[in-house]
Amino acid sequence: MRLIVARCEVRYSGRLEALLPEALRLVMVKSDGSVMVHADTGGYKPQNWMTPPTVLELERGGEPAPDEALAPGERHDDGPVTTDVAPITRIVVRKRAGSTEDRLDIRVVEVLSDVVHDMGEAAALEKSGVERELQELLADAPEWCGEGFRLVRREWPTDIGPVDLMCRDATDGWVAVEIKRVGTIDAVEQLTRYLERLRAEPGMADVQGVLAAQQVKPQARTLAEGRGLRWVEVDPAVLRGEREPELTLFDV
Amino acid sequence: MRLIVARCEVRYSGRLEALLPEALRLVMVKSDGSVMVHADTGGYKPQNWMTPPTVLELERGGEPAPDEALAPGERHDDGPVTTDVAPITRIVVRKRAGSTEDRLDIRVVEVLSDVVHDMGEAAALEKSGVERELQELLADAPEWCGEGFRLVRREWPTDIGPVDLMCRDATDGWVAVEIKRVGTIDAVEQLTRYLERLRAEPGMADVQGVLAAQQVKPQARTLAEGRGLRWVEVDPAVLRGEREPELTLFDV
DNA sequence: ACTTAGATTTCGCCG
DNA sequence: CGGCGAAGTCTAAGT
Repeated sequence: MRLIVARCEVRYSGRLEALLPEALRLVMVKSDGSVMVHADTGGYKPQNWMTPPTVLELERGGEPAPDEALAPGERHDDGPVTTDVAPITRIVVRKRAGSTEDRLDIRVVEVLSDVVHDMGEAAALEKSGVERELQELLADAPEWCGEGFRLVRREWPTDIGPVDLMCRDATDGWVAVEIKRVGTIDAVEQLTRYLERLRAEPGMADVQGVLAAQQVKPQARTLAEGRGLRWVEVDPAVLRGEREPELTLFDV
Repeated sequence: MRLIVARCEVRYSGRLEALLPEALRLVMVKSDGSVMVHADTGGYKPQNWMTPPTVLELERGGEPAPDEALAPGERHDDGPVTTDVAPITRIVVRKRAGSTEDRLDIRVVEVLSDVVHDMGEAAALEKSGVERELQELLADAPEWCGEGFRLVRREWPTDIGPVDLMCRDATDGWVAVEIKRVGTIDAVEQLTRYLERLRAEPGMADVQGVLAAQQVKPQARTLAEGRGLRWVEVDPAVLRGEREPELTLFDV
C-alpha cells in the first residue's frame, strides 16, 4: 500500500465530471489497483476514487515513469520513498468502462509524505447478523414468522427468483416468507411479485405472504397490510437464544 | 488525519458482529471522527469502519490515554509520532446508535508507522451528470420524452413522493415522467405506484406514464411495455446540445 | 459478460 | 430526528 500526502488538484471524468480544487489530501494506492483520495473530513467516503481494475501512470518532474506504481524501485522494504529523484507531479488512473474510459487525474503540487508498506494478505472478514444468517435462523424456527408455521423449503424457486422460505401454516395453507434485514416498500413489492407468480401455480391459488425483517418501516407496514400481507419483526439475538423475547413493544 | 500502519485484530459490534483476524492494516483516523481500517486489497471499501460522530479511546502499554486522539501532544507539526512513549496497544471507537452502542475495538500488536498530518479544509467537490441534471435538461426540453410534450411542473407532489415531471402531451393528455440515470425494474414499479395514486385524482384518470433514462434495462422495457407504459432513452450530451442525435438506434 | 440483490450500504433532502 | 430516494453507489453471486 502506498500512502501519499500531497497538495493536489483532482479531476474525475467518466460517469460524471468532477473537480477537486487544490488542497492537502491523502492519496491511497492499494496493491490491487484501487486508488482513493481522502480529505481529512467527509467521513467514510473518499472524495474521489477508482475501483479495480485500473492502470496507473506516474509522472516525476514532467517525465513519465510508467513502471513505477507501488514499488518505486529505489527501495524494497517498508518506509518512505527516497527523495533523491524528482518529486511526483502527476498521477493518472485509467479504467476501461465499456466503450469509454474512466479517468482520475491527480495534479500534484507538493508532496508532504510518500511511504510504501508491504502488508501481505489480510484474512477475510467474518461477520454475522446479515440477511443470510436471518434466513438460516428463521429456517430453523419458522414459527417466529407465524403461529404453527412449518418449513417446506428454503429458496423456493420461481421464474423471477427464489422465495426465501416456503412454509405451511397451522391450517396447512401455503405461505411465502420474504426475509430482509430492513423491510422497506421494495420488499413488499418483491413479495407481491412472488405471490403473483405463485398464485398462478396449480394448488397455490391461496398462498399467503409474510414479510419478516429485523425492522419493518412504517410505509412498508401500511402497504403490506393494504395488500393483505402480514409482516413481522424478528430479533436475531432472540432467534439465536441469546436474549429473551421482549414483553413490551417499546423500551421504557 | 492520523495514519497508523499496524498489525492488529479488529472487532466490530453493532448492527452486526464482525471479527478481523490479526494482520497488517492501515488505520485511518480523520479529524471529523471517522475511523477506517483498510487492508492492502479489497478495493474501495474499508474492512471495518465507524462513521461520525464517534468517541475515541487510545491505550498505550495498557494505560488509557483518553485525551490523545489526533494530536498526540508530543508534537504540533506534521510527521511521525515520537516513539519515546509506550506504543499504542488498543484503539476503541464508540458511537451511540439509538438505545445501544456501536463499538470498534482495535487490538494493536505492533505499530509499524504512526503519523499525523494537519490538512486543513479541503474545498468541496463540484459535479455534474447525475439525475438532477438530467431532470433539469428534460424540464427544459420535455419533447425528448414524447412528441408534443409540454412541461406543467417539475416535482409534482403526490402523497407517496414527487413525480419528476408532469407534462401534457400533443392531445393535452396528462403524462407523468419518471427520470432515472439507469432505468430498472424498480423505476417501473415506482412509476406504476405514482400512476396508481394519480389516477385516483379527479381529472387524472387517464394519466399516462413515461420512463426516461440514459439507459433502460431490457427487463424494465419489458415490464413497462407490459403495463402500457412508455420508455425512452435520452442522451445528456444531446440534451446539452454537445452532440447530434443518433440516427440509428444502435451503435454499429 | 451481464444482471440481480444485499449492504454495518452512505449521503443528502425534506418533513 | 426519522423516512425516503439517489449513488461515479460497491460488491458478491448467479446465469
